Amino acid sequence: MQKKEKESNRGLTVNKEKNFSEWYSQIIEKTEILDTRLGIKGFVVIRPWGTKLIEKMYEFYEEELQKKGHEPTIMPSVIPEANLKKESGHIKGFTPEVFWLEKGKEEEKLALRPTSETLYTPMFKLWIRSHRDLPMKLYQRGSVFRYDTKATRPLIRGREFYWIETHNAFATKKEAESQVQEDIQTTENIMHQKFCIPFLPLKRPEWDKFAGAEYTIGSDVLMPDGKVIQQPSTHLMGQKFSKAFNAKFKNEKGQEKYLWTTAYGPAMSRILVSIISTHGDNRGLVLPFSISPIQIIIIPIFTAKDKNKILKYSQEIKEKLKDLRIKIDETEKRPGEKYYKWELKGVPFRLEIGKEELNNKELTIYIRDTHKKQKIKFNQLKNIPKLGKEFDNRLKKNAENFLKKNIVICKTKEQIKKTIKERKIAKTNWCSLDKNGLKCAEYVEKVTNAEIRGTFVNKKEKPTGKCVICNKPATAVVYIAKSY
RNA sequence: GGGACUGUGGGGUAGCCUGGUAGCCUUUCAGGUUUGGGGCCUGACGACCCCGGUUCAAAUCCGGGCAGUCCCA
Repeated sequence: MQKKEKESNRGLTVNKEKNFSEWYSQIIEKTEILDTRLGIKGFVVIRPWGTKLIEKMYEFYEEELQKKGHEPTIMPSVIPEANLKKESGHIKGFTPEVFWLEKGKEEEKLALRPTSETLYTPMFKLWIRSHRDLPMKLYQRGSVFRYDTKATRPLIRGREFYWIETHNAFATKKEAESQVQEDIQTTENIMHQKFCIPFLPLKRPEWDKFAGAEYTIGSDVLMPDGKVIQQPSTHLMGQKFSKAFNAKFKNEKGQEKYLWTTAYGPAMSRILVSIISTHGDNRGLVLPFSISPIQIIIIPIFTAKDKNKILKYSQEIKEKLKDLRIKIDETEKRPGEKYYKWELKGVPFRLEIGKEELNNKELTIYIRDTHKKQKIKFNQLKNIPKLGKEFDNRLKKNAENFLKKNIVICKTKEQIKKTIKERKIAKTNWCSLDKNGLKCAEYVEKVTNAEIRGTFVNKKEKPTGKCVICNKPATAVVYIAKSY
């Protein structure tokens, strides 16, 4: 009885499957990723454990982007009102979400940037004069501010989020479109392959695209409660911004042409939500080996008598694995307490080093995701990176299976209702993704609270028969889900 | 956008209805003992979300603000 009470104050006290919302609230605080007590609506304090994770994620993304020819920049955090208002679709979409900075009357009003098209495009105009300057692929890491609805959730829906935004300019539509494809591949390479988060790349319906874009492709990730969360999205801006800012270049024939631009925005703070939610269990976080701030935690187990010997052996092991992120927990706590702590924090591997291990020149490894312990010989330590890969592969496989088994092909309205009610994604034939389909979408939204998320890109999913809602001939196969 | 509920040491809570001494568990700190899954003993620090009102007296009642949770559009 007493033990139970103690546990309730330290570890997680709710079941992830039964009460995901509460589980999420507990895990972000108890693992010391976040502190929400500063109490500014929509804003959070990210603690060292969370910051190191986010830094690691940035590293993966930036390395990948630079490999693909994107160059880093740093832009101001503010946008003059005049810039923000240049592109009509853009301003219409973003105005309600802007935080305005009011200064003296004589100075121009400034917006805290909600996104930076209207900073990059005027610079493209200055930097790009000829087709020889193209393509120009830039990015910045930083935060943006959006005055989001009153229902904010830490990291899921906040008013400041931490991301990378790429902004790219091309000579032709074709090149711009292939950039959009490259962005989807970047999401695949990093979010899916490195962070073990599978996604559905979906082209959004006309009525749900980025404000100012020709089209938007989002990455929908399924959360444990059956809602999807939008992860990196990429946008073909076409020539909308370049026309608004009069950003032109001279082509090979000496003609003046408007730039074709695209943008891509992976948000680390949001992807972290998926990492926490997808991999975590009822003991706490389970972090992919690739990004865990500590990949291996060593727990020395000793008595006063053999303390020095055990610590020395632990040091030896640490030295052997020094290329990995490894730490010895030498604090004055009992081993059991340390187990709970590091499991909560999601560290992939724990090495238990005691008398027994010392005498046999071995060690006990505990694997966070499977909860299994096994022995490893000291001279087999070099296998640990391989175990790390296998670890991540398991996380990936589990997440892929979860996504797969939660997509249900629906042939009737009733099936859609049922599927959404069962917290799954419905896949169905659909009349139209332009204005003509909006009515059906509104109907679905009304009866299920779910949205038309779009059509799968790069995989020809042929519609057959009729739209399940209006009975007109189907032109697309769409995915329907509730969303965050 | 509309509604309901909530806010007490770092965390979890009791007390609030019926106004008057803020109790408990845990964490933290000091010391001792212990160390293979949250051990034990002694001692210490630490709180009524903010502003206003009612009252001799407010954690408690009333109003407003801020913040959070949940439900509905």
